[in-house]
Amino acid sequence: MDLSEANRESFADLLRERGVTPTHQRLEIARALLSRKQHLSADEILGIVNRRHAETSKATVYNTLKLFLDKGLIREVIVDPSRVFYDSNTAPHHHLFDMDRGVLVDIDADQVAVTGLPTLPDGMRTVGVDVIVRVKSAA
Amino acid sequence: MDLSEANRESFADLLRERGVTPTHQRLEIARALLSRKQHLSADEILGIVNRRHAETSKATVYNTLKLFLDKGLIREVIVDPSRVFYDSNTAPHHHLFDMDRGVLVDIDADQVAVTGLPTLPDGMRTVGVDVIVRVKSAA
DNA sequence: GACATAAATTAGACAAAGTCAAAAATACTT
DNA sequence: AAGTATTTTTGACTTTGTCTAATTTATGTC
Repeated sequence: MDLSEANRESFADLLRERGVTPTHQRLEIARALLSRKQHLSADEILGIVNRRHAETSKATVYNTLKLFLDKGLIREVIVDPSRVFYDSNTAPHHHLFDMDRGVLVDIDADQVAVTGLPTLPDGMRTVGVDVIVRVKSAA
Repeated sequence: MDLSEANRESFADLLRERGVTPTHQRLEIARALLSRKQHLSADEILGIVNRRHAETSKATVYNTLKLFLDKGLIREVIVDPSRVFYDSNTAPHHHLFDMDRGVLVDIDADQVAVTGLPTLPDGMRTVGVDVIVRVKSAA
């Protein structure tokens, strides 16, 4: 899904498809995060959305991210103890985390195989299998 | 390394081996965390160490955990956005995270293989490859 | 349009995890 | 014992995220 060229109307359609009422704030957040594959923190999103005029509150950003997450529009990435990244790429993939710069890079899941995982405890279901490659500058 | 039977003196030796001066507080923290394979948050460790009498401050717990981490005595596990787990198991292994209960379970790395990871960007070295299986109750 | 109702947003207080700097205590050296 | 280096403490502070009650906005009905 590449929506770089997308206008507000296509985002509105996308939200409606998922059963989300497309409000002004939600469209702004969608445009900030979903326009391309990227990893942004809640704070960064808040900053982008309010860059010109303050339009959206912190609470709405958190509410909306939770909603988008729920509707499968975004993914959460937990790699940095200090903040959660929201990932506009919902296709199956893993992550490379540059610990020096705090930057995430996607690793396509097609290439990667994880084998030998134990069978789950009874009554449990797998929500996801995350592979995180942590890297630092070699220096 | 199973130190369930270990007394303070063996922890002191362990710390000295790693170039860490074994102070009273550090020994208490070592005893709380390193006695068996487990995953504890900083706050839990603070609680254990001060269960009887308050002896150790929050700052010292954080300082000491950072020091232990640096000396390879423990590992950090980043799976829960709300807190870091400190892992007394330093052998290669992965994690299963019960999202309902917030509990971690080790997965021995011997069985597991991760193949097909891309080659690293130049000048980068891998610090670690973490596999996290997130599970929830099937209900 | 006017009204009632539901849904979404807001401000701002709050909580929890973790950091930091300066002072105080402890240990080490001579 | 005195002096220096190391460790610990206190308490203020920052950041991320949550919560609640009030307000705003949208929706449907007459």
